[in-house]
Amino acid sequence: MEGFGLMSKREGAGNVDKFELKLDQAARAAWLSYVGGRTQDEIASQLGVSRPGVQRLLALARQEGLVKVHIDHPLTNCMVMSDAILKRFGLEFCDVVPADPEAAESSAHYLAVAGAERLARLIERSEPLTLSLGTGRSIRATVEALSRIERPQHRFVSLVGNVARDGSANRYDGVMVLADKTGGERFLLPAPVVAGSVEEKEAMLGQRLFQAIVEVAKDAEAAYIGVGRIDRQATLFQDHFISEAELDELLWRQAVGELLGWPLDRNGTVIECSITRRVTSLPLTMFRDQTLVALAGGRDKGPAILAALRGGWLKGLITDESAAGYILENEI
Amino acid sequence: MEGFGLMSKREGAGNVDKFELKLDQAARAAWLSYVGGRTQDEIASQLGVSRPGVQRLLALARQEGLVKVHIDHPLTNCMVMSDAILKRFGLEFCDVVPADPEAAESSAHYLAVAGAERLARLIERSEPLTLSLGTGRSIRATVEALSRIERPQHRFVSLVGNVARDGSANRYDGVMVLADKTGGERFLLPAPVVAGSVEEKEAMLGQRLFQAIVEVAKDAEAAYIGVGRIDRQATLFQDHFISEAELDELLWRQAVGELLGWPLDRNGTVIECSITRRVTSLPLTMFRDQTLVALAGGRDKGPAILAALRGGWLKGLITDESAAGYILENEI
DNA sequence: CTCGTGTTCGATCATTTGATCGATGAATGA
DNA sequence: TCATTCATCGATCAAATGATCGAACACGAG
Repeated sequence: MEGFGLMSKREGAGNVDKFELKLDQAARAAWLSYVGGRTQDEIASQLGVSRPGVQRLLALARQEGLVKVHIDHPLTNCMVMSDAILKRFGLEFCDVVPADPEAAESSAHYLAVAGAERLARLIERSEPLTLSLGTGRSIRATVEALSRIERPQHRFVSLVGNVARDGSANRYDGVMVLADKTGGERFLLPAPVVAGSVEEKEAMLGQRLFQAIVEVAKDAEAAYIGVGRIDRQATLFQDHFISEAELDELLWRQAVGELLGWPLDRNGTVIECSITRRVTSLPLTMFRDQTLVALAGGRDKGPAILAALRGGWLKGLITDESAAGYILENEI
Repeated sequence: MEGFGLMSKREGAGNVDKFELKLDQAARAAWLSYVGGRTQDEIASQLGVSRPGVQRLLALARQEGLVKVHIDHPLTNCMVMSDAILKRFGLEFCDVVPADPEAAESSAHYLAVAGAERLARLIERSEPLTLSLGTGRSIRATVEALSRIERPQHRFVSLVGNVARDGSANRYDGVMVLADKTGGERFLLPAPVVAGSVEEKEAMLGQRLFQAIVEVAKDAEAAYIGVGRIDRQATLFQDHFISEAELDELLWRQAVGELLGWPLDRNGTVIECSITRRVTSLPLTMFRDQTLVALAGGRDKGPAILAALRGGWLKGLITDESAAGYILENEI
């Protein structure tokens, strides 16, 4: 809307001159306002124009890029990236925590604290809340970073089966911890992430208990989940939720990441394959009208996070500088 | 209330840590506000604090110097110097025009335009105005830069005798031009700047005409005057208002400048000497409750302007970058 | 354990800022 | 020369900001 009037001026010598004079005034006004901290009324009387005139000069100065603001703090970079990602993928929020180049550990901790902060804002309210959680180290660390608070009216649902193929329980489920800390109700999916066969999956989905839990999850306002890589370091594989052959199949089909066990290609589309047909997690499309928040960091997770963003699955992202850097390098 | 989970980080130095966290938040708030252009309400909900909380964060960020503002324009330097001089000498205003290193001429022109702008602000108004003027190239150029405006109700008085020792009229008197341009009344001092003898001065001061003009000058709201150097290039000397011997006496007494013909030492004190006793101009003390404005530029005039400032004679100054530079280098 | 002290927080109000709209004045073309 | 159009300017109002004040909280001493 603004600014186009300026460029359309005929390029006579007189006009340029006049414009230059205006810029001079604008620079003076900007200096007095931003550096000198004067009020617009003072500037008006000092420059001999009306207050709205000063207003216009300041607007001009900003528009012409005369005013450069720099925040002298390490977090500046994080804010820049956070904002860029927010805008690029239309998120509701995006937190980027600093990545300490010295200690990779601390970055994970920052991530947990940032996640805990967001979670705390939800949980602290007293109206009953239904919240669903994925699994993973990040989610687990996040709920552990939360402090104890009495909220027995809340309900927490696990979105991912917490039984591995070999029968062991999921080490990284956050629902138990969260329910312990708040006194809220807990709902766990009594199933493996990936069923042994399509029939097994069908059987589980048919169970009344399973259905009941799905109903609770549909009620959830927000879902906090991790983002999984698909490679030999993938948690899904390392913790025996899928076999080596299944991993190879995913790699062959160019999966780069997974959300709740659903493999994504680099554009964030869920890959149809033998594994997909056996995943017991709730379908991603269920979250279209929920606040789905991903929590993951580290440059290695970059491709996976980027895929999740491209798919448009997420409403919120909590990540670190390394991953944010990867995302922006590869998407802009 | 907010962020209750975060402070629970156990660390050795609890206080420092807390402050660091606050600075982090402050940096985030500052970035969102100054760079992102977000409103404080948005920032408040984004950071999970109340709006007054954001207020405090922003105040902290500014106080800790996290926020650096730079105005990307040649005039920035002028504004910085203008402000410094204004504050140091308690002026009501101080305009510093840029000195083009290429063309020394243009600087003089800028000065005239800046002076004309100030003058125009006074003259524009319709209530009757009494204004007094000194002499000098700068003053003359300034009134010439003014545009024509019908103000017959105004009165303009010359503060300096406009007759040289040899009987010729002062070339640089602005009153005639100004009166012509506005149609206002004109009052000239029918006297040389420096009388031939004390007796001659006394005789002139006794004249009824002279007295009448002094009365008008006392009515003036503002006085615009030049600043004279005291050296072999001094206008006072070059235009034969004083003789070479008199110039030597002034130099010997360490005069560095003059206002209205009154010689000043480097601290701005009027020098008592044979010349002072014969100066017919109105005494400087008369301007204590008027707006005395000096108009002069060029590094060579620096010492003279600085003396005038140190003497506390001025309420306003219009100068250029070179002179302002000299002043600040030698006074701070 | 209780009181005093100092600090911090959020509700409220005054000031400042940004935006809209009608009026005024200058440039353009008939 | 006059009418038309466009840009610019300042009055007015809504929004945002900064500041003050009382209350709550934590901490330390008695």
